[in-house]
Amino acid sequence: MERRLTRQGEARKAELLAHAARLFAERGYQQTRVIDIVRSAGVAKGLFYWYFDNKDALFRELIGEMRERLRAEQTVALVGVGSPLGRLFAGTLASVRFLAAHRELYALMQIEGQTGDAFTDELRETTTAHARDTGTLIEAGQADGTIRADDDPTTLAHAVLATVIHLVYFQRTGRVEESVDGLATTAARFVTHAIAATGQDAHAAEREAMGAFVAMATN
Amino acid sequence: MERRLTRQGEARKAELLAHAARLFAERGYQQTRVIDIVRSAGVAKGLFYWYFDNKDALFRELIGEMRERLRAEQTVALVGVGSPLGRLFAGTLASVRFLAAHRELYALMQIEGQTGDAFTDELRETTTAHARDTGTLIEAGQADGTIRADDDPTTLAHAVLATVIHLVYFQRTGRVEESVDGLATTAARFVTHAIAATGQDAHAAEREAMGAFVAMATN
Amino acid sequence: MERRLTRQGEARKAELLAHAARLFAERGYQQTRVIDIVRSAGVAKGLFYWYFDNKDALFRELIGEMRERLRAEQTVALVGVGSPLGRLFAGTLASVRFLAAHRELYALMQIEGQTGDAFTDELRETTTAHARDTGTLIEAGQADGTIRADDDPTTLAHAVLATVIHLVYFQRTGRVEESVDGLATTAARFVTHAIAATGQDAHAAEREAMGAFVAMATN
Amino acid sequence: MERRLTRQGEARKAELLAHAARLFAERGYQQTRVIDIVRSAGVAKGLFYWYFDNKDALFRELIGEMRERLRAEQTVALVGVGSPLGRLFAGTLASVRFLAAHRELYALMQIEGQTGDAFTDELRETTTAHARDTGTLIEAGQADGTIRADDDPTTLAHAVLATVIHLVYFQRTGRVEESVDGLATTAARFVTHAIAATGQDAHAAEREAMGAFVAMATN
DNA sequence: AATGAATGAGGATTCATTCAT
DNA sequence: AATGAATGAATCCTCATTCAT
Repeated sequence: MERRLTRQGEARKAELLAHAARLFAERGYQQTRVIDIVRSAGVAKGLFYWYFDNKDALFRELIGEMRERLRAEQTVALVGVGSPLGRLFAGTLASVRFLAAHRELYALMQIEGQTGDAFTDELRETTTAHARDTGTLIEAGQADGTIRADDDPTTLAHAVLATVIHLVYFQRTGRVEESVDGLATTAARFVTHAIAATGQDAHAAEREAMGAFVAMATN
Repeated sequence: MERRLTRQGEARKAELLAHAARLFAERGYQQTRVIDIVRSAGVAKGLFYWYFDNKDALFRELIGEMRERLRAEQTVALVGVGSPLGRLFAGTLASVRFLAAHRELYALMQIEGQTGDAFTDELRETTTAHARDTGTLIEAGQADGTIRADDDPTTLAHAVLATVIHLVYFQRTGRVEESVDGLATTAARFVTHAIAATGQDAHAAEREAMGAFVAMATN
Repeated sequence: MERRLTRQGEARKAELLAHAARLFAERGYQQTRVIDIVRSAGVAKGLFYWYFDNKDALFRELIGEMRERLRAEQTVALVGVGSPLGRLFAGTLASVRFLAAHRELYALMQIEGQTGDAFTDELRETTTAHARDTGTLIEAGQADGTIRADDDPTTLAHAVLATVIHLVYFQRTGRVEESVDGLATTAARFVTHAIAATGQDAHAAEREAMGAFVAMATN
Repeated sequence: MERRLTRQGEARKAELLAHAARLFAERGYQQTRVIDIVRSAGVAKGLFYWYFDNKDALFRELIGEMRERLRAEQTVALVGVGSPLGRLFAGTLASVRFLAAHRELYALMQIEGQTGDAFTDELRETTTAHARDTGTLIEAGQADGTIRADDDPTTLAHAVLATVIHLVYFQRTGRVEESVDGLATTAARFVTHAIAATGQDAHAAEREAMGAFVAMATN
């Protein structure tokens, strides 16, 4: 594809992406038909294929965008937070808030689990990158003694991710009734305590992360 | 439906369920066609509808069976384990092992997230019941001071479930390479540390649970 | 087929025919599945094919039976009625009563109209024979001047039949609310007046037919 | 549905309706598959569902159209005909001609008799409305003494309809060999004589109706 | 005779994608 | 860019009939 678009074209494309995102969030990927998207956007069916090669491509684009935004938010959230546990806490807070705000990402879960076609593989990249970063963080913590070293860092990193992703999913589907902020805090405490080394004060990490958050917010 | 079946009929039905389970585990619910199931079982298409009202009904039956088995395994796993943290540890061990052995349950994740039709609601019951039980356990621990009381028990219960479910899912999809036993232990430690009250020795819970497990196994 | 049946076998077959008749009356031929019939009779599906070659064959048998009964009742109804108009009146009375009592015959209408396969052709025989008889009657009336001779006897015969068949059908489907007796009388008057020659007293035919009916009934 | 169609779309839809009508006339509703219709029209299967929600919906639309046309033709046929018997005669002539020209309506008979689902109920409306009109006419005739008052007007109206509908059906299925015009005249005479009061000259009605018909035709 | 199981040819409908204008 | 129309593979489910015991 790689079509050169006018300013108006860009706007139309963004519109379609936004409508698709909303529908994916509500019903999931497979349950959202192309016609639902174009109807929601108020355009004709054929136009969809002017902007996207196919349904997969749109989803890929949506996910790609999310990936970049998430990374950006993570970066911001970690500014001024030094300790591994503090960074984990702050990163988890940011992740929960991000996922809650981008519920269309839940559609990823429906796709990620499928057979290893190219589509799936590419989509997994979002999760993979995040797991990699978290794993690095955990290794650092294990090195300086603030994080339990009795478990494999990669597995722990995935456990952290698992908690965050699925907890937001539980909220999304109405099984957990709590504000996003409450959920984020609970999740962050949960994972921090989960991996902190014995004798470590997990609360210190919370204070550090929250301090940085406030500092950032008041700037 | 409610058909009275002969011994042969029961066997054939079980066969279909088994083939369906395998396919659901491999590809997911939606990606498995009725014809895949019958072909896999080596019977004609129509026979499927002799045993099941439709695809949904088969899945419901599969899930119902799993629900009962999981509950039974949980019960066994908790025998002789008294403390809330110990029970949580033991229960988590059992859950991970169970989920890893019944990968078709991942198909639930694809369905659970959909819009609230009757089908979905019923399927969620498995998760709901598990969350309820875990929540009760956590409340007991909060009451006797062994579990952190600074977070909502229902949310914590869902965090525990989230970790378990999605971590096994990560393994299933090849993102975590570890033996089921290793994964189970890591997960159990993770959630136990995550909710243990400050100053509590999470390792004690592990020893208690493992002791009971060994005791049971050597019986 | 032509199977030699035991007494018990005959009874079972009659049972199946009766259940089929009821269901055909309620829903029509195509809307009644073989399984509905056997379920209604409380036997296994396979048994159906022990007694009948197929669904068509059962229907044929049902219709054949009806044909004979109708003819018998017509014969009885016409005893002692001499004039063509009187015989028409009496025959119509008997027909309406017969059709109303054998609502499964309505299923014929669904079939008769189909493409000219062997099945259809054979089933039409019931109507054809009746039309032939009525035509003969009308010709006699035209010959002796009691029936209008300005229309073709075959067409008139079919008009008579049409009235009877479809009027009962209207009643069966709830569009005419009237007792069977009322309906029969109205229908008989209708067709008698419809074909009586000018100046003929149609009421005389009614009196003749009713007289014979009473005479027969009081025997 | 309620789709806004282009001129081309309207034409294609009309085409599908026409092909469906022909096939329904030939084989009946149930015996006509969606694929028969589209093949007959030379388009792909999916296109059917672009224009109609389903097979039922197409039939409903077909019947609705017929209903309006029939009513329009009746109105025209009754222009300048004053007496109830004359109107009955003229209306019957028009009905027979209309039914003979729209043989797809016979498919209604196959459907009308089924269990009272919404589909059936709506389809019966055509017959119901016609019966209502005829009933009103008959009541008028009974009031002015030109129509027999010894039978219920609603039942008589249905008898008239029954004759017309089923007589055309007999012709359609090859049991009556006569031209449409001959059939129409015979049917009209039949029903007029059938309900005319004693001493009434049914031929006068015929002359009145035919006179109006000729007058209209020569305009 | 009787049963439950098994077969497989349909038939309706859905929906991503392509096309002509 | 945009539209409405068109395509056809895919998929679920039905049901008359046959089969093995």
